[in-house]
Amino acid sequence: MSPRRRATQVDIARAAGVSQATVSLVISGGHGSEQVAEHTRTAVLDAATRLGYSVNTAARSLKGGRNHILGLYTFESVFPTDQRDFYYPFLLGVERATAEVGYDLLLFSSVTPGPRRIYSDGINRLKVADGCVLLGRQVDHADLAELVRDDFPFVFVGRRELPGVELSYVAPDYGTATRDLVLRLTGLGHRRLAYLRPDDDQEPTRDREAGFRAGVADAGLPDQPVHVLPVGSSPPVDQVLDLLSGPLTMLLTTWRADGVTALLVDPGENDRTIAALEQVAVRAGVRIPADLSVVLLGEPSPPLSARGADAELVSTRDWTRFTLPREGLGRAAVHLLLDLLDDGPARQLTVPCLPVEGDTVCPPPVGAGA
Amino acid sequence: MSPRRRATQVDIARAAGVSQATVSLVISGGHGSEQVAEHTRTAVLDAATRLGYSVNTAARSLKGGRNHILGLYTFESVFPTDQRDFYYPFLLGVERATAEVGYDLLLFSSVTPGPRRIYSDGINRLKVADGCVLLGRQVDHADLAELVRDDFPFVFVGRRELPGVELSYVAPDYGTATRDLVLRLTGLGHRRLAYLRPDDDQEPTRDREAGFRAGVADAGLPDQPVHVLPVGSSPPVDQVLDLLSGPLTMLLTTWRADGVTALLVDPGENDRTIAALEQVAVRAGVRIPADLSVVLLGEPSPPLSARGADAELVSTRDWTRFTLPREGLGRAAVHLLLDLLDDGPARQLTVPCLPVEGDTVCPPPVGAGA
DNA sequence: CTGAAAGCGCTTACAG
DNA sequence: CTGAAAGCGCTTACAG
Repeated sequence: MSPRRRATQVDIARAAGVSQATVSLVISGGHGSEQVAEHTRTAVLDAATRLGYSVNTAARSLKGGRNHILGLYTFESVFPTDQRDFYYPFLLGVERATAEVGYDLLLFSSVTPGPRRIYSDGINRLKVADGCVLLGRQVDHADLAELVRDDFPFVFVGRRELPGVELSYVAPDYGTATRDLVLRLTGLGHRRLAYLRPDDDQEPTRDREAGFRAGVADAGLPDQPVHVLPVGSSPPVDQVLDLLSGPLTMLLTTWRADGVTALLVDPGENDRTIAALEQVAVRAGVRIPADLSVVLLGEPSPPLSARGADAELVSTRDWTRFTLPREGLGRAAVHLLLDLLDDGPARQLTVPCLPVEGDTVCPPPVGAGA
Repeated sequence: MSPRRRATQVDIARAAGVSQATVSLVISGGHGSEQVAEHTRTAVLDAATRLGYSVNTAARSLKGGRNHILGLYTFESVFPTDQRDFYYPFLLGVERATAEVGYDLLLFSSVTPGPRRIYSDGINRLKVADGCVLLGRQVDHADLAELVRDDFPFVFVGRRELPGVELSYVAPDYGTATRDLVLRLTGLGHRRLAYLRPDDDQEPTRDREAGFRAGVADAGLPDQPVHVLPVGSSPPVDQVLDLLSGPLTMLLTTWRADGVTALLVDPGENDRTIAALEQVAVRAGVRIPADLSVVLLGEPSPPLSARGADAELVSTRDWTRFTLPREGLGRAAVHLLLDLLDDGPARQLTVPCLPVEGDTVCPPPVGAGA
């Protein structure tokens, strides 16, 4: 119980009869270590063991050295649990990859009131870590700009753009995944496709639409109609059906008149469009997929939060779709971050999405199409 | 893209026309801050904002200040996933509590070959954190002793003892939970109980047995038989049934002859005893609970890892039992750790276990008992 | 109320 | 191959 000070390199130096600088060379390993005589090395290491030495990482990182800590910052609170469930695969990927490369992981989860900001109180907590993986939708752009200005290494999960700066990120390859689904449909014989997307201007929305156009072109078809749902990405849950059923019913009529046999739906974020579409189709007597093949460009709303008034707007169909490789994205982010730490250039990686077979696609009805 | 150095307190001092020490007083808040003239304060804060200042936490913690980081160290690897599933509730509790108290959480998950040790290379990584929550069974006692010697604040999840030292831990209250189950059984009319425990000398095993004896005494019954299963806590899975069925069959016969109507089983760690007992009982024509009420003092083996040869040794019955408040233990550990950081004394907390109703208990058969 | 100064424990050129 | 020295950015007595 002696309140003995922790041993420092000075203590070791004294015990081993060398200078503190030499101790540092031995302890920190790396290049310097090789230039120390073997017997000196041994003496230092012995003394270190004897004294129960352990580096002070604060001092080390103060000198600009590495901490061997990666950070994970989430712009949205990771709690409560249903959010947590969404983020969990990302975390898992980040955790595993971090452990595999021999780093520890610092979860920046300390709660601050209001929207989460990196630089609260002008304090950038992230810098305890050597670099950081960033996650979340409601990104504070001022924070991001500040991080760039500070030259702090970070990698975003999901495509993010900042004018005039090249950010590093890993993002799902929505474009290719969407194009592949188009080709699957045309391969089944569909010749009239329609495309439905939310009314926002986010990167994922644009990427998917570009994939749709690419697929249509690859299939040798003329341009196909794209419809923007005249509703924001995330209307209040209890109003979604009211807001959507009118437009969707109208669209369904239009498509039928146009001979459309297949539909691709970009679900947007946290969206209930696909559930609403399912209900509207039932009412309109449109069978999926017999009359209309439907493909979902992402995940349906999670059934987890299905309760109360919301429960009716959860789809239980097994949509033909693709899913995000969330764990893979987390892993890829870590590896990209490591490159950055080794002074690699800023890079943008895409990771393939995973196709899900589902049962909402079949050949077009006989006699349909051009 | 100017490689501008991050602003330091010196820069602020220059900009605000004060000394760096004054900047420190203002920035670090606390007592000092109040003794600085209001206009000086303002000037410093303005300059700090203008320069985009953020404290260097490494420097701060080098001076012995707090990092506002708590660590979580697991002696066993948290991966692969089935282990992860076991530990997940602990992690969740630790994470939530840590976030709630305004700290960040450092997961010490960096992989080292061999059994996990804190002091690999004589380096104690834990000290980046202000304090640490420790988790896991295969504890390295040398590590623990070293931590104590270093006066590093830590809290164990689960009862741990180190000769001559008072460790801090939070542990499930096995004793009370077991006693309560005894009283439940005697309340139903049982008068002859038997107790079955694994052949180890661990704290949880002793705590439960003590709870059994206490319950028996509280119920006003004479001492009841305790049987030690002549098999280690975790025999190889493919041999468990062979090893257990003989002894269990014999015990079953003994109990029947003795008029035992209720059995309490300490499942030990990662144990398959309860599943083996279920099978043996079926073969011996003993119905649970009609002939014999059975209470499980903990969790049955997780059905998650049920595959191959192992599958037959997973019980699917809804045993009357108690479960560990894993999230609660994690939370309690964090709060205890915080007390320690505020120079609180080492403490040992127990957290109640949660009773699970189950359906393996009923009144004794008519005509049975003394 | 503010400043000068020491020092936390390390790493890293730079001499020798 | 080893040592002396500077300095990373802070906090904290201690003077004034």
